[in-house]
Amino acid sequence: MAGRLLPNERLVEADLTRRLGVGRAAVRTALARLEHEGLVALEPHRGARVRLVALSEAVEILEARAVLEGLAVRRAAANATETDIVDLRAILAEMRRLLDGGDLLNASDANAILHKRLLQMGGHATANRLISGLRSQLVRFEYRTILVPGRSERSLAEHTAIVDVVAGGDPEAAETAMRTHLSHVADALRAQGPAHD
Amino acid sequence: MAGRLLPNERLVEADLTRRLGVGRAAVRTALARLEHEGLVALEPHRGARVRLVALSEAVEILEARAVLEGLAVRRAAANATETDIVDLRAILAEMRRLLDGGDLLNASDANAILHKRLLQMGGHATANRLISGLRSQLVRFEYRTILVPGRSERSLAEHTAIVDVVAGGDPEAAETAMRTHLSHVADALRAQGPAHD
DNA sequence: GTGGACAAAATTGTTGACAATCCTTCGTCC
DNA sequence: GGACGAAGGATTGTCAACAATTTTGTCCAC
Repeated sequence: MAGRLLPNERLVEADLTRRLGVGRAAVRTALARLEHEGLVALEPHRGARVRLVALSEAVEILEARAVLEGLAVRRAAANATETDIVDLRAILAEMRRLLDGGDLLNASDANAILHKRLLQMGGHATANRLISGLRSQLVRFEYRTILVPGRSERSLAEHTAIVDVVAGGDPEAAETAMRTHLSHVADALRAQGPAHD
Repeated sequence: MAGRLLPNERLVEADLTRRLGVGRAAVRTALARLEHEGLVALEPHRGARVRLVALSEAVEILEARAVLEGLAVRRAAANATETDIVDLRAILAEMRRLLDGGDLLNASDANAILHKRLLQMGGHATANRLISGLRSQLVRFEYRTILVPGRSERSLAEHTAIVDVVAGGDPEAAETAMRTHLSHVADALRAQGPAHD
């Protein structure tokens, strides 16, 4: 996740044991878990390798996230209470402030917080579980789109639109807003990615 | 999956080792995997228990499946070749035949085959992976809806509608058809479930 | 110089034993 | 009679050693 390991780098259990100071069994279960999360490729009798998620795969994952978050935000729109709306607007204001200050990194984090809050409001346990599983595969691309010129402003506009329809209690419109938002993120990734990847 | 284990039954590693004739490490990794698939609850230092997916959870899972299969079938509609369409129609004809013969169980299996074929056509690796993960949690409910009066006929009609729009190459309509179909399955589950659960 | 057979090294898969933790039972005290 | 606490048993978590497998390196024939 920190990007300290190279793509396709071999992960030898004995090495990890030494580097991390834990037993081989622990390393083994961790690798199995990472395999499930799609961050490690695990071949029988041939060991573990760092798995690089390709850009095309990242786009696929974003598509899946789009429909799942659409489902979650649909319920969020139906469940939204007054205090929820206040929270969401506060996050938007914070994003506005960070953007004006040119702090793109923290703005991106606020972004993530907004999404998390919406998922929490939706209370769709299954969707939330699947989404958090997908997110781990996208870490490598997390801060990739913020450098696309004008993307931050459009992103804020899209998030504002989402919050507006959620506040309005319109599930249908909420799902649509979320899906268009994430499809734009995918577009930004596609547009900026190939040069770097 | 065979329903041989009771809900909340404890799964002691030593017992499983004896019953299955494999080492404890194997049992352990299997339990970790089943935990990820949502079939087993795994608490630290307290062991594993059979996890019963409640009806309400099954409905949630169906909702998630609905949006994901919607995504997949959207691409299936875009990719569909002539031979694909022929295959799909053949499966529909088989379902018609089985239904006329009163063979509800095999009709339900044909149902699953149709869905699988559509997913394969879509070629959305991420969506397919997530869906197959969800399916394992629904095995307990798989043959639950076929006994609802009139459900089989309506199900066939819905599947026919899906194949029609996929054949027509209309992604938007394909997604809609799939989502309405699976929401009807959820309705049937809700309607028939509470008495049995 | 290339390809195949064989041996050696490295690495994973598995087994068994030990330590840590939790639950149950029993005894004691209030 | 009930609450508290300690000992015992059962179970999970971890570690080290052994077996199985793959990969690498070497030798030899062509």
